[in-house]
Amino acid sequence: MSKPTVELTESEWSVIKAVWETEPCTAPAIQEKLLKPTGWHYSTVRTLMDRMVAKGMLKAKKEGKLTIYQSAVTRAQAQSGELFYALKHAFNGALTPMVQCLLDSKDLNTKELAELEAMIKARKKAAKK
Amino acid sequence: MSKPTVELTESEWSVIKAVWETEPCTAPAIQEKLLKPTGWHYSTVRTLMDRMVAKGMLKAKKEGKLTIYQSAVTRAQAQSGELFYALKHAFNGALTPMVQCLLDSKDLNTKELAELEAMIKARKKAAKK
DNA sequence: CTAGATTCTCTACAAATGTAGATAATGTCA
DNA sequence: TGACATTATCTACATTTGTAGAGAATCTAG
Repeated sequence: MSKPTVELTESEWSVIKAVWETEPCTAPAIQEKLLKPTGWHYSTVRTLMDRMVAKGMLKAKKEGKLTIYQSAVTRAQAQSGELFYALKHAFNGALTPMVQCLLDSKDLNTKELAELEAMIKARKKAAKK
Repeated sequence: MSKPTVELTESEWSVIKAVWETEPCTAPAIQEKLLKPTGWHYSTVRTLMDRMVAKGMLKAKKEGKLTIYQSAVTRAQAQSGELFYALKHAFNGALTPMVQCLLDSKDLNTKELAELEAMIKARKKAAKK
């Protein structure tokens, strides 16, 4: 029954990443954290966060006058949402072309290639059961 | 000096895929093609296409009273745009975790795994030069 | 208790996106 | 040449996204 695929905008990614690193947390804390990279004002961050609560990406609870936020989706969920979006739209769901595209365009060193290979091997083993 | 990474919305993906399959083509042709899957009316498709021309995703030229469209980005370009968007936002640019996520969440058969392995091997060979 | 600091609430507003109707221009066949 | 059929043009409007200001509420330290 896992939730119906998450889709985040660029700004939402910034916010949720900060939340993951800090939660439970308040909006001022997140805005301070994001100030450097984004320059966003408090109300900007706050609006973003409240909209994300409405969309079920974050959870908020009131504690006295403070609002405490937490993520409602895990990093893994968000990651696969993004990945499957790409897979579905750009590659019509076909995995191997997607990986091929990765291999073609990125500049990989030997170590990374070895890692990838190891991952596949491990995966094969797991599949074999 | 390849173009500054393409980003397509979901609707734009539908349109450009239809264009790739038909180009050069007219807007009515594309709307007909998309009618079944999307239900979009002519003006919807047309608006989308003209906005895509403005954004440099399509090219249009007038031929008599007809407007002939063609893609201005290749499938490969669009694919890597999408992929790198995901890679950058969801995985902070780290390739192996991204592939790991793929392997974890998709249900892969032995054949696909073998293909992936072969791709990596080939890539290693290429790198070695 | 009161002034400053902190946090919240509400409202706003422009740009982008999704969707389409109304109407005009043109082409074409009888 | 006139009536359809095709296409194009323009305008419109709701929703979502990006960004933020103004002012209210509350806390805190003297």
